Amino acid sequence: MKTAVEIDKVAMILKLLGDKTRLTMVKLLESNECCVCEFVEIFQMSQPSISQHLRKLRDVGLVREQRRGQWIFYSVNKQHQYYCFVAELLQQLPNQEYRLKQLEKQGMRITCC
Amino acid sequence: MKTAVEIDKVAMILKLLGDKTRLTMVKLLESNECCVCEFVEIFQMSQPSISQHLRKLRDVGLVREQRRGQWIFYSVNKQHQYYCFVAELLQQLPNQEYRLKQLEKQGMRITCC
DNA sequence: TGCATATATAAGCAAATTGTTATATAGTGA
DNA sequence: TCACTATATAACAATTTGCTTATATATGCA
Repeated sequence: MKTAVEIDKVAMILKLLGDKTRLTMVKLLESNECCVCEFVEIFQMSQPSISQHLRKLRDVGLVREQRRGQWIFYSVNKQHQYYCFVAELLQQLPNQEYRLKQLEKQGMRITCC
Repeated sequence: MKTAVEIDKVAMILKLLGDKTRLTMVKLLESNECCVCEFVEIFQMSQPSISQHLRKLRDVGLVREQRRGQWIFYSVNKQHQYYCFVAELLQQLPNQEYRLKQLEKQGMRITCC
């Protein structure tokens, strides 16, 4: 039954996004590239914890990684089967750009290559 | 910080909806009233399990209950603070009405009062 | 080459989640 | 009142989640 499969997949995605750290990450990544150390600073969480959240997002293909120098930049994968669904959802969230602005003010925004 | 609070609440709702049983329930309840025993039949799960899922949805106010005779009918609470958000999301899900049709065919749809 | 930085991964643990069974509560109808 | 049906709740077990600490890997640079 095709619909059953799809609602299952949507549920899986919602479960992934049902965590405030991951949800905020994806919201930021939708319009920015960020690396792990930036998230460590933004969320004030340990590096392994941040890496694990990103891994979950990457495992289902919601985000992509791209190494540039010593940093690995993450971004939303706009080719994902459910990207439209996710984008629609993200659009309704309050903007989180202030977190990056704050980072920049602290001189901790990574701009490379 | 107001936005932080709101993204937290959205994450909480997504977590709730990030379960295929609850997601399907809410999708059905958006356009139908259903009672516990119907869900037991639809999802082939134990009655306590169904009740517990409904309780979670009710605890955050996403669904309402209304007793009619021996049955308690559930429906989506369209007055909920995040109803618009949820409705937008549900709209993108595949229709689940076939589940009720099937129930009706088996003569197990409850129509009361 | 050697050291510092950025990131990933493994292992362990506490808390949360989701189901189960058993039992309590409430309405219906004889 | 009694028995039946519908539902809720409590107690418990198995699983999952999300963090922590420790360690491995990869890049940049002196």
